[in-house]
Amino acid sequence: MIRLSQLFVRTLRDDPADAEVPSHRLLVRAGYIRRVAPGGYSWLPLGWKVLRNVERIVRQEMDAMGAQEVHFPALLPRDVYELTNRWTEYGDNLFRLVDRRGADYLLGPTHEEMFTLLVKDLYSSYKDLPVSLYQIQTKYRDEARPRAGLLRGREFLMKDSYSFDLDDAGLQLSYDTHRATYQRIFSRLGLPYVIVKAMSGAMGGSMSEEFLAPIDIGEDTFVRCTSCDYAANTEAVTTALPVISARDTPAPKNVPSPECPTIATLVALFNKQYPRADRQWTAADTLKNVVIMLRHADGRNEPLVIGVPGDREVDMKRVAAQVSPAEVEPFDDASFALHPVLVRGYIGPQSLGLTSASGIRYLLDPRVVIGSEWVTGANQKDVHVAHLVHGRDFTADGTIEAAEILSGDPCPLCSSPLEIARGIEIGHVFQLGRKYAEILGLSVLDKNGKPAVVTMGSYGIGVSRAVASIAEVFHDDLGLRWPRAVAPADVHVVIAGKGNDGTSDFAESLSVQLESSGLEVLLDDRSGVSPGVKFKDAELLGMPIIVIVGKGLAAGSVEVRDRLRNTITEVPSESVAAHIVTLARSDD
RNA sequence: CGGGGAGUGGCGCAGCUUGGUAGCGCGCCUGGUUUGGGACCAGGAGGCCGGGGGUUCGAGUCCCCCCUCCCCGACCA
Repeated sequence: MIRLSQLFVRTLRDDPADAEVPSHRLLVRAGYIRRVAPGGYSWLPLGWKVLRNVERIVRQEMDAMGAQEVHFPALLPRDVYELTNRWTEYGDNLFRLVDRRGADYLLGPTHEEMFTLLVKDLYSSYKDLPVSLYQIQTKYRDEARPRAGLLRGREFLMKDSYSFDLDDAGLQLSYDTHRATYQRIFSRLGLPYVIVKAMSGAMGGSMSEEFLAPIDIGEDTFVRCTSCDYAANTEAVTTALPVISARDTPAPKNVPSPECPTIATLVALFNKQYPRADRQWTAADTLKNVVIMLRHADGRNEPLVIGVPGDREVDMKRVAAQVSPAEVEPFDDASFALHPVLVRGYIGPQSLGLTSASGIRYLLDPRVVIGSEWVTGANQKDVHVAHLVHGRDFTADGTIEAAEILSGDPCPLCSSPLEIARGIEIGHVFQLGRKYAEILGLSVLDKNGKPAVVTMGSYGIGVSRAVASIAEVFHDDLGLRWPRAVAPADVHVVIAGKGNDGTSDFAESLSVQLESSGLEVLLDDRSGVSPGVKFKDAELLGMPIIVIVGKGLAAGSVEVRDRLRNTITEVPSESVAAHIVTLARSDD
């Protein structure tokens, strides 16, 4: 039993000034957490209980799927991360420190190397596989901008696990098992989620999916279909190809277009100087060619021209995800000077392509389908060209998902409109493949006695972030309202009478009775605190059931409030214990 | 790194324009009155006013430099 008279907590009447999002505001105000540094929070007794509850559920389900828990230091030596080049690759986000002898250390942002090397240390036969290991660990990332309290911290609690398999089929099975386990975990936590296709990004690997809690203040943008169950984050959305009707397109025609470096000026000029018979020209008739500089991992720079329909912007985040691990840099004046074939504002596809004279790589957004007709640059200043047909008058070196995704775009699976939403990434499952095993030399002997490189999966759940996410989903104007699975207590009993009127004795014995039925009770036994204060605190603290023992007791009734369903019931005092137990169990 | 906002008791804020011994609400302590929606009265404790330098007889307030925090963007296994 937790007695509020003894509990180390202080609720705040006002919102903390530095908190914006509800979870941050309420967790601080209700005395669950305190900020000690940007992106670093102390956990007070109530908050710590919630965190431990989330952790317990994660641990139970990980154990149930057969994964085994281990624990690594957060403080790691540099050399391990040097092997995979992440000491440099991880960049400024890595917390680095130096010991008294001048040796470099880091605070682990993620532990692929450690897990891989641990398995390499102990296992050497295919008979040992598959195996899945996990840990629940404090992770450190020197985020450029920590924000929203627990949602993006520089120190946070994360469950990360890794699967080790002999072959692709095994990896797929481990992946599917993890995925199913995550679904169970988030269901038990009460967290709504959407599983979206994701890019595997700089980590390499193939299959990758994120679990997003659909919440407006989330940092991740994703799309989902309004009709089928397709969902993907914006980097990974694939485009439904437009269907074009075959028609007789006139031969390409150059059109003078002075002072028309933008799509808007171009469309205006065409409608004035070169009007169509059937309709107005629009931005969608134009092909916009954007040039960027790719910086490859080996330091080499390569210009890349990307063509998208003129009515859309190029989404640089999507481009960056497609070209990773190469990095995207702006194409500056010096670059234009080096490549005179690229005329700023008048770039066109005819002189582009690896096999062309320029040798400049040219990629098209998939919306620019074979047979489509475009107005675009003619590669000379003040000239554009009309009636240019993809496949007839120009070709590209390939496609790239580059154009921005707009609400209402067709679903790639069923063509229904897509909607754009925001979410918090609460989990990530993904097939790492053999990258780390190869670099770190993790192989086992197969049936034929030949070494086989192990294939890995990597799976994460942000445990402290999950606490904040639950608070985001489960709160109202009055305060928090925890699902029972993670609440610090099942029942909040308020003594709302004078105490010497029997309310105190009744509440005490009721609490004992509830505890003996297996419920955890938070008892507000503070004396000299007015009922109004106790009610406000009970609502702010957010236990799923609030029981008020007050003026009704004289008439033989106790008030039971279901915080989640928002109902109030007067229950006869002699049956109230049973009523509460039933109510609490109904959530299970 | 760019843009915007802000640093004054534990929390929320005023004071700065126009320099003159730091104030309000909440919280905390003592005594009393209260007790179903953040009660009331009386008395208290608690503040290098983010830091450094300068101007001035005198700086929370004016000038210069620096630091930190929050929000948006860039960045982000």
